[in-house]
Amino acid sequence: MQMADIARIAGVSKSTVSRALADSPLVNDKTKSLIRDIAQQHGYRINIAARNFRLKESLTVALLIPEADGVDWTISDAFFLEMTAAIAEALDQRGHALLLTRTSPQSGEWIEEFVRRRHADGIILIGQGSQHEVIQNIAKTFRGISVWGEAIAGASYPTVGTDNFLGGQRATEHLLKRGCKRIAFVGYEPAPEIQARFQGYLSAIHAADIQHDETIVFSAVVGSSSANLVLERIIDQHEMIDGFFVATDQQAVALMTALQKIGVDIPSQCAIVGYDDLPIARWYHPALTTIHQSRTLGAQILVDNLLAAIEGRDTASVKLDPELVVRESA
Amino acid sequence: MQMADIARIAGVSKSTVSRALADSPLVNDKTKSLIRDIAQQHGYRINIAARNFRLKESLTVALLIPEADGVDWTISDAFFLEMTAAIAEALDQRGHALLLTRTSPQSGEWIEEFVRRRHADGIILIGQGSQHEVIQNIAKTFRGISVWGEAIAGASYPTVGTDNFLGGQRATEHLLKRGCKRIAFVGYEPAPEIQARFQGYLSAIHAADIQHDETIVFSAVVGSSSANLVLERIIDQHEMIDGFFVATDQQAVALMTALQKIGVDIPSQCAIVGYDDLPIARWYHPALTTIHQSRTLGAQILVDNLLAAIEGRDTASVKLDPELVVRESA
DNA sequence: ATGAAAGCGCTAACAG
DNA sequence: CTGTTAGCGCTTTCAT
Repeated sequence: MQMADIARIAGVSKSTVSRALADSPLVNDKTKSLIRDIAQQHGYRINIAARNFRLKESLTVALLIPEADGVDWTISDAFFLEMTAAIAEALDQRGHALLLTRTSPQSGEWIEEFVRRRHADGIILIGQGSQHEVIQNIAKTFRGISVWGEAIAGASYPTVGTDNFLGGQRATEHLLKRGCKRIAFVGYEPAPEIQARFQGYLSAIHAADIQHDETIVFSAVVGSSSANLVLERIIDQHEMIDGFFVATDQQAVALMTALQKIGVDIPSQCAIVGYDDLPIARWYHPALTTIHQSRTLGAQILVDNLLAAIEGRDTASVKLDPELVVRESA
Repeated sequence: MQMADIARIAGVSKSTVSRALADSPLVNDKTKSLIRDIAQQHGYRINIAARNFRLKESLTVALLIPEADGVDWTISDAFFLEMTAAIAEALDQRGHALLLTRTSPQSGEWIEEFVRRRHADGIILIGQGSQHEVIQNIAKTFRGISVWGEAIAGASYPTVGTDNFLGGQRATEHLLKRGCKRIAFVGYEPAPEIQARFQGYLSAIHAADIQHDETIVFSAVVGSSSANLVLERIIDQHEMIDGFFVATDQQAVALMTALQKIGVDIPSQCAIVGYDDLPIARWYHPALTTIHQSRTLGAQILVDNLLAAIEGRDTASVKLDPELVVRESA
């Protein structure tokens, strides 16, 4: 069953059917509803592949998943997964579909694959990782890019994310206000968004006239083998620490568990603040005080930016307000 | 830049280029490498949309996400998310992409959308939910369906999943072995996979000569508003319960937190066994004893089954072994 | 307001 | 082994 069939049945031409189904004003209302009824009755569905081919568009957006290389984000990262869900929903509301694809970020060719092959109209990245240069380069010739992450000055692609500096600052200030004197930072600072959170931490520490102590800054990668080593180092030194700002909830929870296992009480002996506000933060015992990142709103903007970029409209990088959610852990 | 251009540059015909790029044995090796070099140099990428259109295939598989209706699974379900990641990976290894799409399961038209529109070559469902009949019906005319869930007798579509009955049995037996006398069940039994776990629970209870007590069977839906009510009911009655078999880790963790908040010690006062073995199960304090479902293996089989079905090869429903992972909670 | 015809970029008979 | 040719199912000028 295809357009020609419907056309024959309706006694009109393919063109008219095409127009009627696309709700073109060129078609008489009566003809239009006649055609639609027939299409309906016969269960006709337009062939999307043919349409996409003809129109050179796919109504599909690719979410690129950096391959796990021990340093960048991976798909098993809880925040990534949550964000993916929100994006799928936002795209769906706008009639687009989400293509999940793994790529090797190091190659630099990853995006071109999609652009040139026209497999997707645009691309969404979660966290630019260490790939800012590459993305920047590609953004010069391809506009269909939208990134969740840290707004980097001079970037030629739009980003959406919480204000990571401010978030780090607020988290640390909260710890300070609670009376913590020796606050450790845990997080993988090479990633731009984490680096910004770290800078926020530093700024709060300094504002409180506390000397920055490098020995209680722990660089940790979620899920990597080095993470356990870092955890051990932290356990060794935990007695000289009374507060932790951990750059992601996932790491915060892992840390809390490790501390609880050696009998440290949270928050009385050690206060903890995370970042992301994953569902687990609310469920964990004690519930985790953290910085909320609105995934729903973020996804909406991410998608709106992308669709605007594809259509050549203006886009704007936005920094969402990082909201401190006070629970039990600090 | 398209095939015709490469053909002109190489001084051959489009067909030869097409064949060379597809590695057809019909083409002379020298011509083949000449063409490939030229394509490479000019950064030529084949137009996937045109290819898919012509071939009537998309190398894309849709993962249908039942819309949240308060009863079925939703995309925010942690196991769903984990499974999605595993499937994306398995598909990628086989050169296919994953399309994430939301649908209203109640409509019954959801699958047809994809089949007829040829947006995807096949469909993967996670949990048949209450839609067995619908799926069954569609499977009669469309073979590209693969389901993660409970194997239903007489189903004409392949399913993959752990042996839920056995899993429920093992979980309950473990509780029994620990000395629990009053074991409650928590889970949404209308879903076939949960129902099977429930049956396994019943079977273990009966084998231990314990009378089944309906008042300690709690029907709960993750994330729904009724979940909190159920939790309250459980809290009210917790003193008469010394063990819980909770049908999903996510619910188990929520339950543990609720119990911990009112000062119940796990596992001394109350033992808990979950199902799924989500990452959180290992991290939580106390670490959750649970039934492991191999997502990686499951995803592989799910995808292999689907690809086999699409190509008309044989498929087989498989029940994976539900492995009891003993941790601290029981 | 409708139709005829061209063509998107590719693959696959069919013919050499 | 390689080229010629004919579409895949749709949208869109350009006519009428």
